[in-house]
Amino acid sequence: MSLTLFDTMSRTARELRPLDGSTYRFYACGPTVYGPAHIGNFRTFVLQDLFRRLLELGGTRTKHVRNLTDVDDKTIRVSQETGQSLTDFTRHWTQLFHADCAALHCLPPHVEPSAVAHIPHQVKMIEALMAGGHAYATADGSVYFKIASFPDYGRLSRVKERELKPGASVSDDEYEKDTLGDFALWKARKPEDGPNFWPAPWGEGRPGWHLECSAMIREYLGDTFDLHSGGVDLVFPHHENEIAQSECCGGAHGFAAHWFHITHLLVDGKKMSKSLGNLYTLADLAAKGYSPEEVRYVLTAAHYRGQLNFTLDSLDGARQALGKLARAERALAERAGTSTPPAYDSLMGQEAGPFAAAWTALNHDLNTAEALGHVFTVLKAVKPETLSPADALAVWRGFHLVLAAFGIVLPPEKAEDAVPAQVQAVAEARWAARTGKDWAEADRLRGELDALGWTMKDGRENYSLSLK
RNA sequence: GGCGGGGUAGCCAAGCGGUAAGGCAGAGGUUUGCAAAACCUCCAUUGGCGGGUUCGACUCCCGCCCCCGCCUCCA
Repeated sequence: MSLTLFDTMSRTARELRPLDGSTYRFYACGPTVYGPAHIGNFRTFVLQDLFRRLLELGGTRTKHVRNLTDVDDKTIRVSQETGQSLTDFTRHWTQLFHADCAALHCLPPHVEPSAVAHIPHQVKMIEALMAGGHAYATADGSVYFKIASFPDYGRLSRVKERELKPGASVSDDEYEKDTLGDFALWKARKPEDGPNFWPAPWGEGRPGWHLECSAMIREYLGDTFDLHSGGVDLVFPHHENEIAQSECCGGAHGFAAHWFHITHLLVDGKKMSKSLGNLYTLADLAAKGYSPEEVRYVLTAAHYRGQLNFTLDSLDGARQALGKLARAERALAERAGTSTPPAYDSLMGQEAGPFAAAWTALNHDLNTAEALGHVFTVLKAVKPETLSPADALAVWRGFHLVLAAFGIVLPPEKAEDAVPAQVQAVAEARWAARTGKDWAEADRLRGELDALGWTMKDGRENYSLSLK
């Protein structure tokens, strides 16, 4: 089974093979750590995680590099506003980002370099670009990349000469550029930067945003590597600029061999924005009672190149769907005589068995929606009680292969809520009444429990209590 | 305006030149003292609109309408 993925550069789905023959090396643009990441950000990170899982479960080793942007206009501005040092400020948001990633069951990248920790690498790269005639310094000590020096500029986004939309804003501090398309490699120190500046041959300042990725890719993946990824909005200008910088610097006409871009999600049919009040973080959704697992399910249930319309209703649907998957998993596990889910590593190379169609769909440009369809169809057809324990085990493992690829962690069987003694006593009394077929008393006591905030469900042999 | 992604049942969302997966919701049923849960069954003659190609199109071509994204530092 080989994994094929749509490539933004060639506009075709292409099979993925490690350039070096053994390890698939890829880079993902990470978050700017100046506030909580929202579910739109996480659609990208979760899909990148799913992509990596498919590679690994399919038997390919990976090297996953994802940066942390911890110096830019926003991090500097907001840290100043909150009176924190840039380091303390970004450390705080980085920790929260990591916690969210963990909650969403995203595998941590193998390397997670930060921009601030790689200033010298960036300075060195700028020097090389200036030496090659690809960059120029301005009077204020900023340095710009000269796009005219790179004939291939625009190859990824397919626009040779971008025309500015009438009325598009051009920030004031960029007036010294030769042409509008030139972008900052180094931004000269400004008073409002406070203590956040670094020395450089052409003057104090800080690196431009695009440069950090190029510099860190070079450091950890080399001039040519397997794949680069991010949200669609990064195609232009960010990735276009990275290509320009890196190819003019490394000489290689390669950079990323494959480009993987994830489409933005919509919330209630519209773009997320604070003003519309539809910008959700994991914490926002947790406050509404939704789990990270439910969020991940919604994020992965649609194809990554389509616009996913995220709604609270879809989270409710995810809860039902996950419950259905969990019941099926338990039935299979019970028949197979096992209970502990297989370890991720143990599933690498696992046969999908009856879930082969789902596995194939996933490997065909990450068609998660089709894959889920197959999963439910198979689950409906499989009757655990008719299988031998050995067969059930094989089916169960195939099922877990697909679950592991999705990064789905099934909800546990509903844990009993801690029941207060008083409630317990009423429940016992009702159970006794019910057993004695005193329906009136049983119903009265159910009402009493209800008033106490508890719901009692009758089973054949026993009952269960849950908080309303 | 340029470039790109879409318009499929109440909602979400796939495949496919050969006659519409799947999930949620909904309806009916089994079970249950009742209830809940669970399980089973049903649920788009129709795919934004108008043409065309074809034995046959939701799927290909042409035109139009609408939605969404990017267009200089937003995943």
